[in-house]
Amino acid sequence: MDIKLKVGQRIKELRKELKLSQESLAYKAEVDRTYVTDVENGRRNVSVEILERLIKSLEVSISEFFNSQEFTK
Amino acid sequence: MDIKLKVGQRIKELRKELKLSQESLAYKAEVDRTYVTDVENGRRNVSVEILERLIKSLEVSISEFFNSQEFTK
DNA sequence: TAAAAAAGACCCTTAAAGTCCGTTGTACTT
DNA sequence: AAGTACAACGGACTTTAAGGGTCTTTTTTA
Repeated sequence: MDIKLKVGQRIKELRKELKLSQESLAYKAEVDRTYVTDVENGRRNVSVEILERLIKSLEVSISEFFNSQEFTK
Repeated sequence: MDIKLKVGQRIKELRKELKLSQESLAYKAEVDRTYVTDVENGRRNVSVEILERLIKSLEVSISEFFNSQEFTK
C-alpha cells in the first residue's frame, strides 16, 4: 500500500483516539485544516518537518507512530 | 535536535553498516547523488515517499528505521 | 428533520522539495 | 605526481509540497 495512505490512516487512527477533529489537530500542528483532510486521505506527500508536528500533536513519539503493523513490512 | 538531522544521521549510520557509498545509495533509491549528501547533513526536509525509498534501500523496515534512540523522545 | 459541525473536494498560488550540472577537498593507491 | 573514489558544496533549474479560498457532502446532535 502507498506510504502516503499508510501515514494518513495512522494519523486518523491516533486522532480518533484523542477525540480530536481534523480542525483542532490542524490548529495544534499549525497546518491548514484542509491539509489534514488531504493527508489523512493519502493525497499529500508530507515532509518530515510537517509530519513531526502532526505526530507531536497526536502525543506520541515518532517511533511509536511508526511502530504499527503497516510499517513493520 | 532537528528532525532533519536525526533522519540524516540515521541514514548515514545504516548506510555505513551496509558499506554503501552515498552514490550507490542514491542509485538504489533513485534519488540524486547530491541529494543524499544534503539529507545526511540535515539540510533537506525529505518527503515520506523519498524517505521510504531511502529506507528500503537501506534494507530495514520503516519501523526499524525509527526504532532508534533519537526517535523515542 | 433541521441545523450545526466535521469532513471532503476543487482549484489556484508560492515557497520549497528535488534534480542536474559542475567544482573542490581529502585520502588512498600506483 | 597522477589517478581513483568518496563526500561536500554551489548555482540554476524543474517539479511539487504547503497553504489557502470557497463550495459541497457527510455526519452528528438537538
